[in-house]
Amino acid sequence: MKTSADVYVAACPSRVALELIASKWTLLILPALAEKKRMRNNELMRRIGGVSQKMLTQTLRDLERAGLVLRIDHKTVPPWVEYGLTPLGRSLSRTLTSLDRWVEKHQAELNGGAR
Amino acid sequence: MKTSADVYVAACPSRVALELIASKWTLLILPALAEKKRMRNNELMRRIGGVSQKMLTQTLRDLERAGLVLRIDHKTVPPWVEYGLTPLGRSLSRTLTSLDRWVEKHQAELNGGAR
DNA sequence: ACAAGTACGCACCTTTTGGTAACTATGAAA
DNA sequence: TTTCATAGTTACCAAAAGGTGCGTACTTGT
Repeated sequence: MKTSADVYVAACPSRVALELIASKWTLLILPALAEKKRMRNNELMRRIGGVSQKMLTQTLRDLERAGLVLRIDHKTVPPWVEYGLTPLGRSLSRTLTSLDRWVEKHQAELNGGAR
Repeated sequence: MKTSADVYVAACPSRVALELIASKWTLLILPALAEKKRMRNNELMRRIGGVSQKMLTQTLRDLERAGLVLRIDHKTVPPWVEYGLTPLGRSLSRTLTSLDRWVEKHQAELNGGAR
């Protein structure tokens, strides 16, 4: 079903981009990748913590499609795949990192999200 | 069902905060509120566009509970309710606004989120 | 012969998100 | 007396997000 909101969003490309970026995983993955030039799947999992293999892969693919993340597959067995940021991704990661840092710094002042 | 990810998140308060902030609506509402000291429900709806009454109210309540948004109910009929930012909200909105601006500026370089 | 290691893809299922529509309150105006 | 306005709330429903478990490929070490 197509709602009026869909029509609006379709007419406004930045909304599509915003939804990609406004994801918990994107907000964690990009800053994580910014810490090192290249990182493997395993390492990303450990750094981020709490992310499932499925979501990590899925988000990385979305980011790759968007042109923010680079995927380097060495085509070996066992698999050796590295991820890095494109220049665009590096640019965005600067803003996201500052957002992450804000959250870390002010989390104590925020009342817990308990409903 | 409680998964291992839940346990992790519970142990890490900044994750809870991040999930509140990593919402499409939060990313739009806070910067919108930053443009004016006080704003009414109707005006927010128009400024943001594409948000339903339900989601707007719900997100505003979450943000209020977190201490980012101020809700001033004049208790009149018809209702007159205004929203504004707390100092903490104003502080966060600066980072979010810069994120919004990044998206606007670079949306053309981003490949559409089409799957 | 067999297990380990890596980065997945897929199927199945539950939970969360979010939309729509209908309902609420109440004083003022027509 | 009926209508309007505003800012909700609620119930119901569809869609999307996201978890778990299983299968896969192939090489190297035991």
